[in-house]
Amino acid sequence: MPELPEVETVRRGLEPAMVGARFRAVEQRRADLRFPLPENFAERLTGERVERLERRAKYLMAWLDGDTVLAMHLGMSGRFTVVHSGAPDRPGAIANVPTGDAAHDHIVFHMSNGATVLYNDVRRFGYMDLIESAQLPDHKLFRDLGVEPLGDELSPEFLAHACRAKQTSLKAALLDQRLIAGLGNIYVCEALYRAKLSPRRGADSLATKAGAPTARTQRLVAAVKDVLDDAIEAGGSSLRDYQQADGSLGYFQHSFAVYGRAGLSCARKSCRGRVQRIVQNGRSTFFCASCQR
DNA sequence: CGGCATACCTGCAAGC
DNA sequence: TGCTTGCAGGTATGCC
Repeated sequence: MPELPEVETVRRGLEPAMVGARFRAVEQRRADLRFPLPENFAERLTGERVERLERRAKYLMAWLDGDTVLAMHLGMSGRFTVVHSGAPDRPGAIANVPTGDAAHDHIVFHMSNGATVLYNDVRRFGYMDLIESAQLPDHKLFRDLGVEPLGDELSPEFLAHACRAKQTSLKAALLDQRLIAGLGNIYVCEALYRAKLSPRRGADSLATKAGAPTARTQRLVAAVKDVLDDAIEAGGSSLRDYQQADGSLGYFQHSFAVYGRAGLSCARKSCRGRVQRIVQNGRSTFFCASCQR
């Protein structure tokens, strides 16, 4: 499930277990996830202290003392679970319950503060690497990433300019990590719905008018930010409950306006349309053709 | 180069 | 019930 809001929710959940602590031991139960893990992965992590845990696009970035970054991507099915809290005496501390799916617990971090962090990934589309911070700008996976959607860089001016000559749909343009980094299939559908824009519209229809971004473009940028903000807020409020329950950090079932709702009536009271599912670039798109133009 | 299909891997639900 | 098929929110890769 992880798109930007879920990754941000996981980041916040992992922070108390990892930041400030050292890797006391690291269990690496297989040689690869999506890619081979780096040579001596466990050995290189052991003894390192986590300075801070950041998010870039859909990546979690643990900055280590030695100027190295542990980059983690959850792929499609990656999950973190904190089994032992780093702060067991705190009210509402994380319960000590395993995931129940040990077969896919591929990586285990044993932290110096007593926290144990499991990385579970059924499909193994996830990814971890150790990158020297100086190499980060040139790293294959990071050098082409576009702007953070929640930052000031994503403005109507930016989006209009980035899309001005695009020969593809608005849907595909918003999913392109080289333009905006962190949106995935769900939130692109949801943002287009909020902005009342058809996913089939050409991306170049966001072009500026007389040098200024159109109202349509402003609406879309606002919708992108709003939908992500709302999902993060919902994730944050669910996180506390989730941690108390079983330590899972992740995602809970958000309620979506269009995603996964093919055949149901449009959520807009003023609209009598139905949500439909189409396929664009091999991915499902959900939208209401009557209010999304 | 841009745009697109394909592949990676496993589990699950739907359909026959 | 059991088997097959299609589908899944990720991105790297290669082809045109």
